[in-house]
Amino acid sequence: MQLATWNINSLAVRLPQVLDWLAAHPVDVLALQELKLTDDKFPAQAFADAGYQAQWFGQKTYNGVALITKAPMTDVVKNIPGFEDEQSRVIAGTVDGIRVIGAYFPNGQAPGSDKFAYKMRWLDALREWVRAELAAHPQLVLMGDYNITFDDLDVWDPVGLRETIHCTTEERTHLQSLIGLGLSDAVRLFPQPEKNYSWWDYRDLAFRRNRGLRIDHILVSEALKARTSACAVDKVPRKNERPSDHAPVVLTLG
DNA sequence: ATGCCTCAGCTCCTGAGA
Repeated sequence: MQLATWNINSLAVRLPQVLDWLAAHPVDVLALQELKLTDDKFPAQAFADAGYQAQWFGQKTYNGVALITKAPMTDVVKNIPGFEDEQSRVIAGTVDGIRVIGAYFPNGQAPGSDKFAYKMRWLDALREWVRAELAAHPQLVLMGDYNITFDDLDVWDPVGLRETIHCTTEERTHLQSLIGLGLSDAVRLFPQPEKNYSWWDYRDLAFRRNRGLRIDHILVSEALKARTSACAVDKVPRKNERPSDHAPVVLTLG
C-alpha cells in the first residue's frame, strides 16, 4: 500500500500532471493541497475515470485540499473541529483502516505578522485535534504541506535563512510538539539523498540549483511506523514543463 | 530589491505564495 501528498498549486492547471502521475504511480491515497478552486469546479469525474474516489474541500483562489483514494472513505472531516476558520486547509477520512489527515498548513508570511499569529493559533488547534484523533485511531498518518522545516538539513541555505519564515524556532517547536504526540517523520526513517527537498522557488533557477526546502512531510503514528517500508520525495514531476513548485512525497507500507 | 516566477481574478495589475 502507498500513500502520497502533493501540493499541486492549482488543480485546474495541474490536473493532467496529477492524472499522469497517478497512472505511473497508482498510490492508494493521494492528498492534494492548494486546489485553488471552488467545490463545484472539482474534477471528480476525471478521477473517477482513472479509478479513484475523491473527497474535497475547496475554496476560491486560495487553499483547498482533497483526498484521492482507491477505496471508499468514511468519517470525513473538513477543517479542524472547533476551530473557526474561513480557509479550507484540512480534510480527513478513514480508508483501509487508516486515519488519513491531509493538511495545507498556513504559510505565515513573516514572523511577527498577523498571518504568522494565525499560523501559530492554527498549529495549536491542529495539535490538540490530532492528539484526540490519535487516541481514537492508532493507525494514523498526517501528511501535507507543513510550511515548516524540521532543521538545517531541510534548508538549502540555513545561514542566510536563519529565523526566516518556515525556519523559525517558534514554527519548529510546533512541529516538534506534533512529533511529541507520538508521530514520526517518515522520510527520516530511511537513508535519503543529500539536500533532500520538496519545494523549490520558481525564481532564479532554484530547482536546477537545488536551492530548496523540505516542507512537505508525512508523519506516521507508532502503529503505522511499524508497517512503513519506504518514504521518499519524487522530484521527477518538478521537471515537468509547467510544474508545481512542490514535489510529491510517497510513503510505502508493507 | 517592496525584484526575480506562477497563479487567480472584479485580469493588462495586484495579492499571495514560500
